[in-house]
Amino acid sequence: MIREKDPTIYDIARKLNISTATVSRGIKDHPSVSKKTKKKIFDMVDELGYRSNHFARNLRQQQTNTIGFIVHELNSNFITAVLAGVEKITTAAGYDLIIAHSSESFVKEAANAKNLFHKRVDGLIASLSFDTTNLDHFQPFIDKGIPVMFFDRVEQDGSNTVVIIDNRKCGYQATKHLIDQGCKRIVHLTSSLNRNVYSQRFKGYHDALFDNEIPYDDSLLIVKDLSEKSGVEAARQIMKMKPLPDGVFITNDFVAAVCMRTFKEHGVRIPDDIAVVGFNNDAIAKLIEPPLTTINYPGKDIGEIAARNLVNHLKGVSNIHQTNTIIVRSDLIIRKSSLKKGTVSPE
Amino acid sequence: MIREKDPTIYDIARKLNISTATVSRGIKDHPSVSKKTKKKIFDMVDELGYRSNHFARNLRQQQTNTIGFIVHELNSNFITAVLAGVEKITTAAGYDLIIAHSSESFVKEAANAKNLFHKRVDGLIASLSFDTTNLDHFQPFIDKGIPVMFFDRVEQDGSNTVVIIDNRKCGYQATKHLIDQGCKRIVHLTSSLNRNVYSQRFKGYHDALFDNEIPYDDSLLIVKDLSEKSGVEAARQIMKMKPLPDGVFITNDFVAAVCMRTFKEHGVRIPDDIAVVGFNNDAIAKLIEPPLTTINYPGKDIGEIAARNLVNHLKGVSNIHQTNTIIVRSDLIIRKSSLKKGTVSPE
DNA sequence: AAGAAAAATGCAACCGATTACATAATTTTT
DNA sequence: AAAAATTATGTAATCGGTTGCATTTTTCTT
Repeated sequence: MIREKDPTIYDIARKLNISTATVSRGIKDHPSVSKKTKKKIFDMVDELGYRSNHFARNLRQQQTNTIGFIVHELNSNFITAVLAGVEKITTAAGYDLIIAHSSESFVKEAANAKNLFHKRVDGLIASLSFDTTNLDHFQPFIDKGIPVMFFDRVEQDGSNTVVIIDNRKCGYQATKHLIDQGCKRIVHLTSSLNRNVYSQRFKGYHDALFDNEIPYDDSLLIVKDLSEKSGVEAARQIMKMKPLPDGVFITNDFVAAVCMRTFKEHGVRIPDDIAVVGFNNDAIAKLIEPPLTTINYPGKDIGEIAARNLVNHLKGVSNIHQTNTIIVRSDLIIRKSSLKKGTVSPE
Repeated sequence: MIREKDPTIYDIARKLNISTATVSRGIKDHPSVSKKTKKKIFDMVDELGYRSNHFARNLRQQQTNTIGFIVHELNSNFITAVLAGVEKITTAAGYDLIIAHSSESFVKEAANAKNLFHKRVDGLIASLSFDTTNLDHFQPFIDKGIPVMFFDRVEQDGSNTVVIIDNRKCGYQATKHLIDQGCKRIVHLTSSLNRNVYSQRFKGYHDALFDNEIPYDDSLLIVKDLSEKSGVEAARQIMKMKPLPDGVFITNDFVAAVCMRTFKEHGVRIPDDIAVVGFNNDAIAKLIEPPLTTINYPGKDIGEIAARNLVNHLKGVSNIHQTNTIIVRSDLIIRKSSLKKGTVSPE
């Protein structure tokens, strides 16, 4: 492939009979270049179709203007919402984004971290994979003073800045809501309790039961991965329980939807037989029948907040290390899937 | 922020008392470096924690190893699926991905293209925004011989490589299926017919009607944007039609789900009163009630194919310009939302 | 063992922008 | 009008790899 060589500041300098230093300054609107010269430079930029070479610049300035984004999956509404928020902020601030996903594998996550480290991202935004408990693969960043922001799935060891919601409170709210609806036997369907988000939600579930004098029953806790298959299995398992539970708090809207479908296929009525509460407030929640009560988890906000903090830190406007934990607002959205009594206010 | 200086090949060369040329060659496993020397180099790499500087390399080699990805939105299942496919291939091939979205704005799309051009991406994968008809903003890429791959929303002017499905055929299949179910008054709910995907689907709809001797009725064509609000409005509009249509072909699963919900709220039975066919096969299609008949549009495959072709072209394995149009397999998935008679085979 | 061939290494010029410091041109002050 | 202050421009080193070509070292031939 033959590409004509791109014009450089040397070409501009030669044509204008000035030095590259002046051209370089002129292009970035440095005050010590006269208006007249600047005009000549900009005209020549247009004439030659000059575009600056980011590599030369980055090489010289020793910074990449790139932010890394490491997540477990891309095919999740929540993650995509976060990504949209991050993209919005970083683009506006002039950073590129390199995206890597680990498919929930710790090994791939570590490889991604290594790769981004070698690519010298200026900062990192990450949500941990399923079974990541060890943060050693982020240590090189920390050692070099490269800021890392974790969101959603995090390890709260106090040394990193994290953007999260109050998962315990959400779990509590969801469970309390079911109790308020008269539920006595509430199943909690969730994923690995090693992961902070799930353990915290479980804690909220547990606390709500305790506060309302409902004994915790281990057999009502179901831990699965969050696939469609697992949803079906979990629903079957629930339907076999005797006596039948009267409420389920599920840690993910998609799985909740799968469960509800399975329940309905077997004649279990929602919410009359079993009330259901999900988590995330995905688009799906409003579209299934009955509409799903869920926790609103504002992904886009999370992304914007994480990115804004990171960018501000990089620009020196603020310091990330002063902030340890940022808790974003979240709330329970009540819809028909959980309303055993009373009415739901129209949206 | 104080960062210790990264070790370079100069450091390695000095410590080993050899030249940087040898170090450079050794690191990339060049055959003309002896095994013994390579070993020493790699040991030193580990010892010093050396990481190569992509900027120096790219500056010298005049290539960025970066691919641009321009889309209209990120909050779409389809687009995210494509992205996942693209990411998989490009990462494996050692390319970075820069993602930009236009929020369906032509102006932003042009700005994104310009930005990626300035960042010197080696190649581009793009799906056009809603109202883009003019491809001038991609001309700089073409002029420089930078390959551009379009997918889904494309302009087929014959000069660019596009990855698409046969939208006309899909529209035909969907409509034919409704006709086979006995539908006589079939509404088509879609988006701007200026956009290839929608005009082609419309054409398929039109052709299927024609082939089955159903006169085309302009009042049964509804053109809207693809928001929730539009879905509700469209559903209301349909319900007001007299006589009531008996089938709807909707160009998007999400909008189909919104319509179905609205229908059901007003006592319109699906499929008995109105049969519904969607488009895309989003996760949602299987979860709503009744499950939605739809066209399977394999986003991840599209992404993989587009990326693979681009990467192969960049590596010189193949030439993109030999291929003009790549049509990816797609098919009708029949579920209950459209079955007025007969049964659906279990999935 | 001397010469030829092959393998390994080194030299040094790039790639293109940035910037500390020096110098020149212009404007202001006295 | 000369000196001082200000503004504008230039010089040249630097960032860290890459690579064509030259040179040295090793291995192979006869």
